[in-house]
Amino acid sequence: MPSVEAAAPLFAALADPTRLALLERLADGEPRPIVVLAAGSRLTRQAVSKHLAVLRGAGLVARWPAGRESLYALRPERLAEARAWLDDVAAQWDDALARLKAHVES
Amino acid sequence: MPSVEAAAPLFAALADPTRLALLERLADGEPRPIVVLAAGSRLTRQAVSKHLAVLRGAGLVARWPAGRESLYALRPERLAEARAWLDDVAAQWDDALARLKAHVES
DNA sequence: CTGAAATGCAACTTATCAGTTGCATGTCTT
DNA sequence: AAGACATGCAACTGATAAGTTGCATTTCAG
Repeated sequence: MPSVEAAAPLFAALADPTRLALLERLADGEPRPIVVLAAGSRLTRQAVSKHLAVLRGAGLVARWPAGRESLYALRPERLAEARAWLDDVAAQWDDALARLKAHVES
Repeated sequence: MPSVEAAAPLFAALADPTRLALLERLADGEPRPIVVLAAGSRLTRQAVSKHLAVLRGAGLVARWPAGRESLYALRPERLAEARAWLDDVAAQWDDALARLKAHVES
């Protein structure tokens, strides 16, 4: 079970529409330079760069220095941690429902 | 597939350790008044109240006015939406891996 | 070798959020 | 009816985040 302290920064990194869009675009596994990623957004290249830095800080994205450009790629392991936290709470909820049902039927 | 615009506010509500702890405590399905929830936290009752308001705004929690107190209870439907977004990105990633594998083996 | 391209770093502004305090309102108890 | 209890609302402060602009650095191309 991922702890609250570990999960909160992860969700914080996911709490921005621009960053979610970046992750969706990187979900095909193709590493991309900042210019390409910034072309899709209506923000400045520097703004996109800062968002990528946040994602990298959360471990959701990896940076690949390649010549004069930096390639960014998705890192799904951390994504799985966020899923694990949600699954855990949902499981507790399901257990509670099952216990309630058992109690009602007894 | 949950849209980015819908998922981001959800993750924003989940981006705070205090709020995650509140959700974990409510995961047993038992509705609780603010005083009880504030007793577990080291914060003021009003701070907890504001966090609950945020969770309610995100649809993650429901309020049950009961006499002079307000009971708060988990609402797992919205939790499922956050899970759906993560699952979607993860699925895209898995597809990308499968395509890569197929390409390598061809 | 000179210029253009891609990025990184720093400073600054603006907006938003977490947390507090103080006060008002409604409700239960005796 | 009176006091205690649970909550809500509003105003304020301090911290953090998003976005911009400007400049420096490194690398590719002719």
